[in-house]
Amino acid sequence: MSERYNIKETESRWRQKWTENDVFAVAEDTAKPKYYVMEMFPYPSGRIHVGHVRNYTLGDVVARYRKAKGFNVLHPMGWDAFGLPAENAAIERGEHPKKWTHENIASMKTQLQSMGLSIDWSREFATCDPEYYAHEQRMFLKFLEKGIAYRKESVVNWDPVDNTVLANEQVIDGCGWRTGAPVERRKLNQWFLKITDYAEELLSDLDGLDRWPNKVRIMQENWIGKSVGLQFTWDIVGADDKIEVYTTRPDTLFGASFLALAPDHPMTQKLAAGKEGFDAFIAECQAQGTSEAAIEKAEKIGFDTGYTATHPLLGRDVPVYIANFILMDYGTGAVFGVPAHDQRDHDFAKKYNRPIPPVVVPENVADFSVEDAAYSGEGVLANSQFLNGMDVDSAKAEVIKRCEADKTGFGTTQYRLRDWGVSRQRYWGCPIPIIYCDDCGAVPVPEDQLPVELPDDISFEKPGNPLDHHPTWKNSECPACGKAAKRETDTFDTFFESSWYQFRYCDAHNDKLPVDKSKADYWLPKDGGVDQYIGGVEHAVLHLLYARFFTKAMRDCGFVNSNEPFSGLFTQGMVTHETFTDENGKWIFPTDAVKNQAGDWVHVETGQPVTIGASIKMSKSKKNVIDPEEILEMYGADAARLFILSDSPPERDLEWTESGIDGAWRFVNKVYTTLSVIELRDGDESALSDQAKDLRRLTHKTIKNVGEAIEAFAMNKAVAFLREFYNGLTGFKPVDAGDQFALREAIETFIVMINPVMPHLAEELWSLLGHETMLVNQEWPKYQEELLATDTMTIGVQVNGKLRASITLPADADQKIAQDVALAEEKVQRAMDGKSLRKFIYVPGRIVNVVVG
RNA sequence: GCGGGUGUGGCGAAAUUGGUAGACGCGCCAGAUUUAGGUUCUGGUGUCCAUCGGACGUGGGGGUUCAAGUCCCUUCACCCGCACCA
Repeated sequence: MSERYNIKETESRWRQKWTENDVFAVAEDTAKPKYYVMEMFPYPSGRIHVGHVRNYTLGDVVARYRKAKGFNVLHPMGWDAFGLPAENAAIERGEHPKKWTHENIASMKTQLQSMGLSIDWSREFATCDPEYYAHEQRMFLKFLEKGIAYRKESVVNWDPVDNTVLANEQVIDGCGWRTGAPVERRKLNQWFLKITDYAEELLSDLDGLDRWPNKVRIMQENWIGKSVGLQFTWDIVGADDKIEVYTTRPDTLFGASFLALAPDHPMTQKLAAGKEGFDAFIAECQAQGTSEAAIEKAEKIGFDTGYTATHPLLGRDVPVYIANFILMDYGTGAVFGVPAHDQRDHDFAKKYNRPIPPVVVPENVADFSVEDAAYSGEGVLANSQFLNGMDVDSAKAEVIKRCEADKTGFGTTQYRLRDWGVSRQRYWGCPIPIIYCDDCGAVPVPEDQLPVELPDDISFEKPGNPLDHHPTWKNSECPACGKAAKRETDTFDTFFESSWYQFRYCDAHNDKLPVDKSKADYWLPKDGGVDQYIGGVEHAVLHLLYARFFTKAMRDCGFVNSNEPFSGLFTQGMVTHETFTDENGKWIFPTDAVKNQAGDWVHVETGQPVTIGASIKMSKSKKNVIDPEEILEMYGADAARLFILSDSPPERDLEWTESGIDGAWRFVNKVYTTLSVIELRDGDESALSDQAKDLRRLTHKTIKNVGEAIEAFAMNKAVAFLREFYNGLTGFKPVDAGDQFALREAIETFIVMINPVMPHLAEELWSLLGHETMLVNQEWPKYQEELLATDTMTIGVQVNGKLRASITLPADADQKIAQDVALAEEKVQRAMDGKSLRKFIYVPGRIVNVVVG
């Protein structure tokens, strides 16, 4: 009589053994190939969510699999511990951000550990600890020395109620997300990192990231936004002024119909100030919303300055406008309008009655016209003097060449990428190690005074940055001249912390350096970063681009040798759940909806009908959330892991369902009750029956399939292969010693292979089989190629491409044998219907096609 | 608007990259054992007609091929990212 599987007792017992034996601790070991698996570290919000469970389960499968394959696996975990929620908790509940954060870390760590993850916890750190951020301050000062960091005045979103800068994402329809107050655009001195210096390298190195999702590489490519074109100078007629214009279409020069400047272009005031209607025009530009909808609908408006401009090659004048659709922070903030070949210019020209001369004409198009819409395709130059007859590319080159020859312009490259502003007017972040002196300016904090630690005694009673209000903290003296001076009270953007943490895991407790170079070289060698990084696609641009830049900046400052942080990246899909609404249309928790006896969904308390809605991303506001802690408590870690890996491919969305987790739980129990009672006798490999050979074939085929599936990140397929294997081996009825041999091999192989998915169950079964060693240290099985082959094979027979029968052939059957067997088949004869054989196609192991006619 | 992706049973999905479509699971149906059961076990389950058997079937239409979920052309629907970037 088999005992019921005691999940809770068994799982916690094995976790304890792993911890006692320190099985996941690693050190550099040049005798083994290394493998570095890491998931995006969590923000310590207090509780893990199902997305975390998916993320860390995926990473754990990879880590445990690679360990079994003989790699020296580094699988660390830490805490992305700076950020706004801690300050909000301080404001709302009066809790100190430090205390709040550390308490959250403690409870989340317990939750994560109950998942049975193979993590080397000795490398854990929290980015809010001075032991971590001290190194950021040192690196920042080095960046400053190298010219990678600099300070400049820039325009920021300023919330006048909270007295703080807002990120673009925190501005909703022009108002602060918390206060609802209209956001002001204010100029502030801010620290920047020169990511633009790395634009070309960040772009070209994307090619080497062949184990990244294409989608992410394309998103980064677009974000960097490289374009090649011409920057050239136009003269303002009747004024002693010039305007620099950038274009990617120098070929369309002769289609120029106007020049337009951004409203905030430096020349704008000079050319238009005081003219009638100008102030009203500027006011209208500013009144325009910045929301998506507003931009989409925004009409193109312009203000005619009354001036004209000319370029020597063009040989005629065009009017100069100020236009609302010109952006100051791209290119030079000025464009020449070619209505025939740019839709925006076309709209503008229509409104202000400017001519629309076509200069690029497609070949072999009869009724070509640019009256209704701009044409941006290929073609041949026309109405363009010396360019006539050229193709677009030649014309571009020719115009650039002539501008360079007469020194009115030059070919140049532009990027959309902007420098990274890292200053935040916040308390809960890494202090920027700078002292401002009236005489000496911004002076770096000297090495022996680092780290600049956050003060603990702060107050959130006043709005704004508590560091600013602190009575003493910011008072300091100038390191250069000794005069009284003020500290920088801004802190770093929290993306700073996550930009280099992969290095810190390699040497988490080094108090001298961010990371020891030799350790970094072992885990993150020059031409290979983290072997497998896993996280949500929402970080495709920001975090993943910052981390790439930071790695290169650290390299150039001599901290490390790496070029790229992550050589393999996997972006997982979201976890979704059905939504429920009551009869008033209000969201209700899934646990409040039950089926009544009639089979209809009703509210558990009121009995009123509830409506089931689409399965969408779990969110607190929609109440369609599942608490992982409850799941782990009720079903155990193995069932949760199994369910999350089953069915949905990891890159796609996963729908969380009750029946799904139930099914996984049943499988865990079934495997235990079945395998824990199987009695294995002595086996004998020398005499194998047909069924023993078949079982061995299944065993070895599964080793191959599961390994390939895990390496391809197809965890759903790996699970399917394991279940298929289980079905096969439990249906096996051993008769002789040969069968016993095959069965033992199958069962032991099965247990080793379920370890990455269900590690607790695997350990338990392994020890029940009498093994003294822990399964976690067990080697992954190797399959024998020769065992995969069969003596005979069954293949389909088509007649004229339609499947009519299937035949069994010897594995080495040649075409003649195949033809004889196929044509002898009655169904085949019937389908041939007396017609004569025209062609016989035999693809060994695959198919036979009889072509008649 | 630009860029990227996805369409396969009632549902989540497989398909060795051109070779027997639907592996594996969920759900459902039937039976057995327990009946305290939302347990466990066995069998079935693409659709339609049917007696053997047959017809149809991978969003729609067309094509290439002995052979198409897979390649080509065309079209529709949905999802994601960026967005007045010159």
